[in-house]
Amino acid sequence: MAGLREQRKKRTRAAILEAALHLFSRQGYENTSINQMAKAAGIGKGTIYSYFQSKSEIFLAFCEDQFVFIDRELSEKSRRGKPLIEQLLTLFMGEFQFVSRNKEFGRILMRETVFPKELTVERSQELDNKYIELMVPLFKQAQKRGELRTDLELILVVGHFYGLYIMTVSGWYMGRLLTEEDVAMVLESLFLQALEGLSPAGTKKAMHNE
Amino acid sequence: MAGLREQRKKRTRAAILEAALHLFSRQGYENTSINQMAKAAGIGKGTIYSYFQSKSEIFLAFCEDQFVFIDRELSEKSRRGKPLIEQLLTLFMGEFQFVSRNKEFGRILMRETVFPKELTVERSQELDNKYIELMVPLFKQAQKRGELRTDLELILVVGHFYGLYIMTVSGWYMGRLLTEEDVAMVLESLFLQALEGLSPAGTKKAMHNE
DNA sequence: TAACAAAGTCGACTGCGGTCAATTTTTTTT
DNA sequence: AAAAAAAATTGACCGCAGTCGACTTTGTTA
Repeated sequence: MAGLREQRKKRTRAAILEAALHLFSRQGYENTSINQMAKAAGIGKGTIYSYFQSKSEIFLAFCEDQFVFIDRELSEKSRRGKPLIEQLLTLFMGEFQFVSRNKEFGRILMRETVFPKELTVERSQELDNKYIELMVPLFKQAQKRGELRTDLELILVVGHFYGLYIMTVSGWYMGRLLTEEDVAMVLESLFLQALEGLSPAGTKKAMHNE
Repeated sequence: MAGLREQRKKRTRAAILEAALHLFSRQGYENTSINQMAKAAGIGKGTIYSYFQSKSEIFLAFCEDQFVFIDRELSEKSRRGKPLIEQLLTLFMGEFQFVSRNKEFGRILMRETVFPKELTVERSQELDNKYIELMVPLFKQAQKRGELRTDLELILVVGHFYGLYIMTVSGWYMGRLLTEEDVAMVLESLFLQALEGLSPAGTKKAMHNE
């Protein structure tokens, strides 16, 4: 009895997400109106706005779930001592598959997480933090194996690879990369560039070290 | 007489852009309605849509102009034999200043150019191409000076640095980077990482070369 | 220059996301 | 159990972006 209210709220929230998931996957995000979702969830339009701040938030809500799930799963799978670059490719390509499964979904997700509005900044930061938590261990292991410099701020390393991932996804949205293979190839090339360095061999930390 | 129609169209188009520029800078993008712009330009609402496909297109139209202008100017200024990294920082920080001058403008621009909708893909590609044209010469010169590997596809190098730039701008929108100095510092760190490589010294092309 | 075609213009209209004052439902107090 | 307070729900309502068929202007043909 303590949480009668709470329980109802949870059920309503779940009902909204379920209705949304159903409608989104049947007719896409843009073609689904808040009213439709409300009707499908058996509630009034206004009620939705006491559970979510905006339409895109509804979408992001289960995007994030699925996203984090994928990441967890992939990172488990790729944890066993493979080279860093393979681990990263597995991780990011898994994510890309989720994005590319529905271009429209993915675009909103990427736009909202990479360039968030003030309203959704917090949400995006949360997602971002999960990312960092996820990747930092990978990098630490790679450092132990001698695959990664130890004099770097790991958060910048995360940013580096994530930036290259965003760039690649952008290339896909721009129509420069058409197939999943294209994306995988470019991503790998960029990652290799990052690891090997863009300046000619020997130019680099030699300056500092020798 | 041949181009009476054409002339009028040009004037109307210019009038729309002028009205838009005025209204946008006075009350922001979101708070300016198509109707307002139409009124200010002395034409009907529907007419606007025979000149531009959507509201955001109007915005992008003069964004691009200004953008390319800035880039041209900056690349001139930074062309004189400075190290590659300085040239790149000058270029991207100039661009960031344009973006950060109005956060809201910038967000739309970034969203639309990095993750374009089918409708605006062409426009984004054009902008992208101008970018490439702009940066490739910088890289070629850097290669001559021995600052950049010569075994790379330059378009991937452009992508690499642009990806890092996007990542940094994202950090600003996410509230992780607060001042222009923060942005400049992170951008420089990432660029250095890219040039020096993330793997430990010697690991890199040594494998191939030695 | 009269008749016709083509290009350009228009604003009433549609459906949307989001708001809010009024109302209903639940919890707390007496 | 009644009254009062708090929380949750609602749909009419707002201003908006974008559409469309009716209309006007320009160019062409005979």
